[in-house]
Amino acid sequence: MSDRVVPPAARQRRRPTKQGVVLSAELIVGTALRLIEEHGADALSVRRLGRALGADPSSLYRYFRHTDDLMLAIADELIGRTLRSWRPTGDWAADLRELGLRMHAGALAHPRAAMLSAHRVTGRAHEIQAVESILGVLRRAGFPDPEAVRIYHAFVDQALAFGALDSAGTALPRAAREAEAEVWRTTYVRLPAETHPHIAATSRHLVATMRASSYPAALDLLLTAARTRLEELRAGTGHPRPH
Amino acid sequence: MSDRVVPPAARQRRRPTKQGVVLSAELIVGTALRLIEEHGADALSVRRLGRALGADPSSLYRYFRHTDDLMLAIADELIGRTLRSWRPTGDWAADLRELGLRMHAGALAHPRAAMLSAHRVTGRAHEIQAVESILGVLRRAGFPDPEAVRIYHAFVDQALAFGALDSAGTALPRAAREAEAEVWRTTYVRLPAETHPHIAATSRHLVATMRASSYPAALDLLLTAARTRLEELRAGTGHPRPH
DNA sequence: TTAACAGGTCAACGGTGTTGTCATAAGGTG
DNA sequence: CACCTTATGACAACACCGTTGACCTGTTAA
Repeated sequence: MSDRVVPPAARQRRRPTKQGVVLSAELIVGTALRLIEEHGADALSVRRLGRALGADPSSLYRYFRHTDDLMLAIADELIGRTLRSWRPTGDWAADLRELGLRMHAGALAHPRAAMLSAHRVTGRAHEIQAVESILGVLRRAGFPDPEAVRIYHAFVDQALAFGALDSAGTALPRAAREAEAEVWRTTYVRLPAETHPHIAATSRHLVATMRASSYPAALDLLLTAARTRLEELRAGTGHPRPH
Repeated sequence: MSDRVVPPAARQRRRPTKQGVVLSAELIVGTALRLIEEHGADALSVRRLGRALGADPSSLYRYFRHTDDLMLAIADELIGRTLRSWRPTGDWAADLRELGLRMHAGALAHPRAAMLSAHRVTGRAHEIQAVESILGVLRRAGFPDPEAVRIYHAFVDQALAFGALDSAGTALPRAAREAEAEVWRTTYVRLPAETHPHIAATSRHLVATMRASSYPAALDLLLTAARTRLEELRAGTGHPRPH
């Protein structure tokens, strides 16, 4: 079972399955995404996917070496969709902020897929394009290469990580989410100031902000830090000011 | 199978398994952690855990309703360990940095548990203690309450999100991780400067830093931004400088 | 001493990813 | 149009997974 998978370019004989479907990598990825969105991440299995496609599960191994391969394809498709809707303006901070928010929103729109694919390096077309774009924004802004790479890394991972985290939150069953809100309202708000002075002092703010994602705040912090660094560099020292 | 699990306090008849082991929730959690550490996250399954304990897999269902239950117990143990080893010094930035790194390290040491528990609010003792501590550090540093809460939120979520993200990476099977490294080495490094100038210009740095987690960098960016904000506040304006 | 029952065991169910083998229809060739 | 090659779909099997209903037995309290 060595060379089961044939590169897409070389495919020629489009034979339909028993149920009359003509398979393709695109169709498989699309169906997988639909399956994830409609029935949750747990609904994605080779066997279920085969059933949804009207094909024997083992047929999929003609298109993807293993499940992991399929996951990477799904991830890349998501990156592509996000990137396609992004229009950089030339203001590096604003552009990165916009892209970060879009990535985050994209993850929230496809929670299960985001959780499954957030941590993978796909090396596929869309991902490469994203890397090139982000690095371009940073280098044009004036960051020297090592700095640009470091910020690029932190930026991308932060977007992916928060996307996955917040996705996990929204993917929770209704009951579990309400239970969490309840915990905040009852447990935290009622802690006495004697034993937990800081929670008691800020409980109003804690409850107010607990619902929302902290990604925008975290993103702005990251961009603020980057801006600070850039100003230091422009000031000519090249070294962070002491503190 | 409704009331299989008996609360630990009520347990009385400690009957040894066929192989002579006396089970307990603590022993099970401990063995699970050992299993994860020694043989990777994939090695943790009810059946394998049973084998490692010298007990029938189904015995574990006398202590945990399902695998998720077990994971939460493991996570709780991890929070406890992380907090227990943290000694704040009074330097707010250094203390938060240290705590963030510890949380991240704890997650990496037990990837499966970290991924499962990152997005849950437990309201348990250890979690409450952590919230109180972090808020205390920020308020003593001089952040006004709304600001303290915002930074607290970003800090905690970032630590959890990166913990889960990087955990997912290390939880990958060996082969998949090597495949990722290979992708960087082959695909990215070889992109021609004509089509991908920014990647080509920085490929050396990209490859050098791709292995490591970007969490420390992201954490430092967050702390830098917080420090900047604090200085603005001390300068008396209370408003961020324009840019 | 004995009776109750906590808790360990067994066997089974339905699910999973994956692969070795086979069958067949599509496509190029003459 | 008929033939041959072979790409590709289908089938059956393997080893694993979490979970549960039924059973059995040693421990413990009375």
